[in-house]
Amino acid sequence: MHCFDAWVSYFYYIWVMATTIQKTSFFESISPFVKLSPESRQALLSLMRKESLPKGHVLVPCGEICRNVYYIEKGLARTFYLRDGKEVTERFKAENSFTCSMSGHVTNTPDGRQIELLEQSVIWSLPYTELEKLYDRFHEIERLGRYLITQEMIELHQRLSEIQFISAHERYNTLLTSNPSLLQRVPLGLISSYLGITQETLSRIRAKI
Amino acid sequence: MHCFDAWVSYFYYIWVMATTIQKTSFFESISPFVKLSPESRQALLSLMRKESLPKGHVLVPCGEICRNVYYIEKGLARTFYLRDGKEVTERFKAENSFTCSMSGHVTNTPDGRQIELLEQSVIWSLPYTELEKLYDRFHEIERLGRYLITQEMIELHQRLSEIQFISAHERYNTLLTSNPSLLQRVPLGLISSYLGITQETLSRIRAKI
DNA sequence: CAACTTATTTGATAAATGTCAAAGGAAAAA
DNA sequence: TTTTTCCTTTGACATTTATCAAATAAGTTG
Repeated sequence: MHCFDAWVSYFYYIWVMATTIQKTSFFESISPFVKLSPESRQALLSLMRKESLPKGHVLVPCGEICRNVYYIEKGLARTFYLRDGKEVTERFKAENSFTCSMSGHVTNTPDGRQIELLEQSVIWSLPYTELEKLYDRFHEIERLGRYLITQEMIELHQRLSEIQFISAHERYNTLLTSNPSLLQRVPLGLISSYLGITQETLSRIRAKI
Repeated sequence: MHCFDAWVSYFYYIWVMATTIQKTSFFESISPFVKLSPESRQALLSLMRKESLPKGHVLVPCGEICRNVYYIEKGLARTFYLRDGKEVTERFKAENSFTCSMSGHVTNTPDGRQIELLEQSVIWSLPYTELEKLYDRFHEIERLGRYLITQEMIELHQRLSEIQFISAHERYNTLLTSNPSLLQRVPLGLISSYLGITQETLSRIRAKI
């Protein structure tokens, strides 16, 4: 019986440690800009649901509206849509970042974007509707939202400039320097669609270097 | 003397009317989402500087950091940067919209983006530093900021999808349906760089239709 | 291991786009 | 009006990229 108690407390200790680490990961990734009060933190955490999900899991299926903000504690997510029957990859998001597709929520109509996991991942979900209530209650959470969207916007400007008027070869080289690990984690077919070129062209570019 | 007074009051009336209309224009363009209290409105207005500026005026010159948010009451602005000695147009913004280049302000280093006016324009400027003070003072202005950036982000996603994996011909057609008036207001050389194609290609595309 | 699926490369060819040079046009200035 | 400048089109050609088809490589499952 003592032995059993020891095991229970051991596993409880592990669980507490794990939870603490996870919480830290989430708040550390946002803390450089926004410091949250304990109340805000508690309110946020109480609404976020953490799940461990397998590779291939679909967060937002075809035709549905994305109703959550996702924080990726671990793993890799891909947002894509269909055009002329082909998948176009809009972006990849890896650990310690957020992903979502807001336009569907804002207009309340499906925007055609799907989100899937490319690796086994640990994902925190927070429904937009709940987030909006938090925006009302906590000025500092509204600030957090503004901050995160600003970051996203700056990233998007960057991404646009890496595609507009840029040759396939240069696009690949830019990715190679800015995010080399992505090439180890993602099949080349998805990379090519992210770069806006065909898989064959990407293959030839890689061969030529 | 009576006659003079009459003229003075007449012009004062015109001036008040004009000012009112201008204020209305600004708040109406943001009101669909965010309703501001009189205090917030007053605080915002007191920090915004209105100017009538000629065609060709440079809001943000080469190498400088954009330190203001600009509201375009009338006219047309263009954000662009240099690559390989050529100007690349990032975006056009017309009346009743906002423009700025935030990444320079966030990182406090020039991001290479310039903003110029393509038409005689009426521009309201608000320094970021002042705006940030307003964010602190008024939750609802922070919300306004979040809202405007969200809109910008959705626009950017849209724009990205209109370039990624899209042929020159399709890009032109998309612009033709989504913003036909732009083609009447902007030289084709700037349009082509906005679409990420050469001017010659654009000319041939237009000839072929 | 064999069979099967998925991912990647390669080849041949066509289509799209860029480059360089020059000619028209249109608008602004003298 | 004439000149000048800027904007747009056109031509010839080179380069890049897509398309279609097939082969090879890699990873999975029975």
